[in-house]
Amino acid sequence: MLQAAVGIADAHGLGALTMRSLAAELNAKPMSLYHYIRSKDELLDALVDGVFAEIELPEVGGDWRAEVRRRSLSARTVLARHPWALTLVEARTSPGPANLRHHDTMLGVLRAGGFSLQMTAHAYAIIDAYVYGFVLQEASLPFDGPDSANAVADSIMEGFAAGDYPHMVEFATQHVQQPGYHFGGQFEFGLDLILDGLAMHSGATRPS
Amino acid sequence: MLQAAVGIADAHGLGALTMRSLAAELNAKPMSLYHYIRSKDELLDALVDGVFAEIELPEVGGDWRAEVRRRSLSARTVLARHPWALTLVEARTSPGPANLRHHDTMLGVLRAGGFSLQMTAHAYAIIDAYVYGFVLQEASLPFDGPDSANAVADSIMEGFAAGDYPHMVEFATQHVQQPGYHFGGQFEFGLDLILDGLAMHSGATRPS
DNA sequence: TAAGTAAGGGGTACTAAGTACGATAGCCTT
DNA sequence: AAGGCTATCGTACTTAGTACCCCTTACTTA
Repeated sequence: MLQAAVGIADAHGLGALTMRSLAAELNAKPMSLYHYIRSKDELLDALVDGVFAEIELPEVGGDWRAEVRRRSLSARTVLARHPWALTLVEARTSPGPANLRHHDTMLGVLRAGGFSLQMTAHAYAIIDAYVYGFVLQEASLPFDGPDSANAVADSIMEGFAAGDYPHMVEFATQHVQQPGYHFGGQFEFGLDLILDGLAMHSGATRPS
Repeated sequence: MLQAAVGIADAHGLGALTMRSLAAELNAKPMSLYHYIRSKDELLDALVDGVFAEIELPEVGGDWRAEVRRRSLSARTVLARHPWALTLVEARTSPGPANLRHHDTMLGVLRAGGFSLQMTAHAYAIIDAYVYGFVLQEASLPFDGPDSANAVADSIMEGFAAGDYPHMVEFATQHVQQPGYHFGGQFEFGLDLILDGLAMHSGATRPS
């Protein structure tokens, strides 16, 4: 059931995931689903936790920078694959077991890496803010690939006076619309910048 | 009308903002609203743009670091005041005028600060990822103030074996539950860390 | 002054979606 | 065979968005 629900949300968006559509996907009737979940909210909670379970866990005791980097890349990949998950996170209150396991492991990695409690809090907040925020930006981009960017930019610009948004025009024509542009490629740059900054505050490691 | 809608969403959550509740707030009937908007989607678009309009614009030509810092603090404040806005951003495709103005100005500030187009892209992506992500984390925290943190932590921990999440227990008892803890206070630390990192890549400024 | 007109406001009703309630059918245990 | 458990389902109520069409008011124009 969870698989089917994730499939619908991935393919057609969270809005298309209704009890009725899910039931149809499973060749069942809507009310049959309620033998497995108490409410749709509970289903959504389970979906979020399932997404967290997909993220690679770092290893406590390894090189904190490498471990955090690996799990952050994984988190970004997983969340980009299920863009609806972030929308749900905000509304859900009680974290599931995979979510808790994840948090616990990350805290362990940072602590073992020599961060004080205070710095662990800072580091974790920054890293996850960046990962979540980046995925959120990716998800809200009005275009999917490099190709559709042009059309979108054009359609936005039309209807405004030519000089209204000079910097956006420059940015769009000189950068975004250049061959090879890909928003997602910027993720690692920012991640490394943050990890560099954090390394200066860890008790054990210097930035390279 | 927009004011009333924002008021409902702020006070009772986005879920409480229905055409019917909005009409009631305005002492009108649901269908009357459709003389001013074409659909609820259009209303939500307008709300998002209204939130963006609340954010302080940076000044092009000023010290990029100070300007970006000021607008980022403002963005975080505004978005925290309207936590539902981020949820909407993901679903909306076409940015409104305030949103475009905002982006254009930020790009201008960074360009004037000596960043190359490539670095401007990187910088803007990192900064906004951080701001959005931080607000998202704040919004999804299951507690509002320092006081309720204890109760929440306890209720999460019960039902799990004592040793299941050792690092979270340490973190909760030794850090989160200490007097004076406030998640939001970490925002500036991360922002400055990022700005420091970016300053090393700007053409004109050295990190202090 | 009388008639026309457009804009604001609303009544009714259809559709989609979550889900409460209770019935049914197959199967298993004693 | 009788009782009970489990999965499934049919019916129907509720909330929410909104299509369709009517009414009132105020202003315009002859």
